[in-house]
Amino acid sequence: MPELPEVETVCRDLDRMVKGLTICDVKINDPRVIRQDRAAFLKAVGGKKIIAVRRRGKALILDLDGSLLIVQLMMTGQLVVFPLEKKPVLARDARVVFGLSKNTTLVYNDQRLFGRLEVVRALEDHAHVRTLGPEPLGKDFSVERFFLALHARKTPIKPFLLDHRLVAGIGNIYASEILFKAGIRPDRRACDLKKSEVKRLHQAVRSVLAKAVALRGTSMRNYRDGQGQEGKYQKVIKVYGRDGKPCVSCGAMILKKVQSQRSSFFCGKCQQ
DNA sequence: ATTCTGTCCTGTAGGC
DNA sequence: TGCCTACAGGACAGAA
Repeated sequence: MPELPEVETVCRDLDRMVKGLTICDVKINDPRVIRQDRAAFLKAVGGKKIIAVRRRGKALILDLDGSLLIVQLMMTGQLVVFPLEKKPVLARDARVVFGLSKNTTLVYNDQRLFGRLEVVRALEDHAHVRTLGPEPLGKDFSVERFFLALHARKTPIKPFLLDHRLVAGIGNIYASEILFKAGIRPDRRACDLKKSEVKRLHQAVRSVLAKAVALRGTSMRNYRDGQGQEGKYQKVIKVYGRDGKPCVSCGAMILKKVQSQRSSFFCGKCQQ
């Protein structure tokens, strides 16, 4: 699932729908998604008010009174809100159910159970969040910094884009889409990219992610927003999952290559 | 230090 | 209709 645009969409939905509400009761149907002592988790969230909802990379942050509930949706996690007027749907992959004030229910679904929920006191206390690089849509993500980081690495650019220490929030779908937009092959070595190519790549990171946020993310299979609805970016996907089909730009066949155990998709003519 | 592999899980699509 | 294999929006630990 969820890469930056999907998490940002869920974040905005939650901020609009559950901000200011209090967590009245919590039902843990599968403790495997709770990455800390279960009793400690229940004590940390029970009776707490949700002050605000934020995002950092692919992590959702719910600001509670004096603590932070960090949610990593990983591959198949969903956070769906059922307000007063909507009857909650509890499918078999509903792993945690939060009963909130105003008769609102917040359901954490996760088919594959890779997701993680953890309460910490500060962002620096979270093992994953503390290692994140700059936000790609923020000011800290500059061409200069990006160029220096790429210049030092021999690894192929595509798997490197997935490294959250380089830049936070890019996942397997958008990595391929970004490289297509930039016209760069996924197997080029990061250090071999010319300054002009890094500039194009930097621009592509921003424009692809911004457009995906505007379209509320990509629903290939599991992803749903905070209201249980699909995103729309899959309608404008150029290469991801399109191997064997014609390139939307030149008509050549889209290719697939496995790198670091993940599939990459690209056009052998448009990307050099 | 960096880079790659296997692992955590469940569900579904496609081949035979 | 099955059965079997491959694969899926992520992140780690461990090994090379």
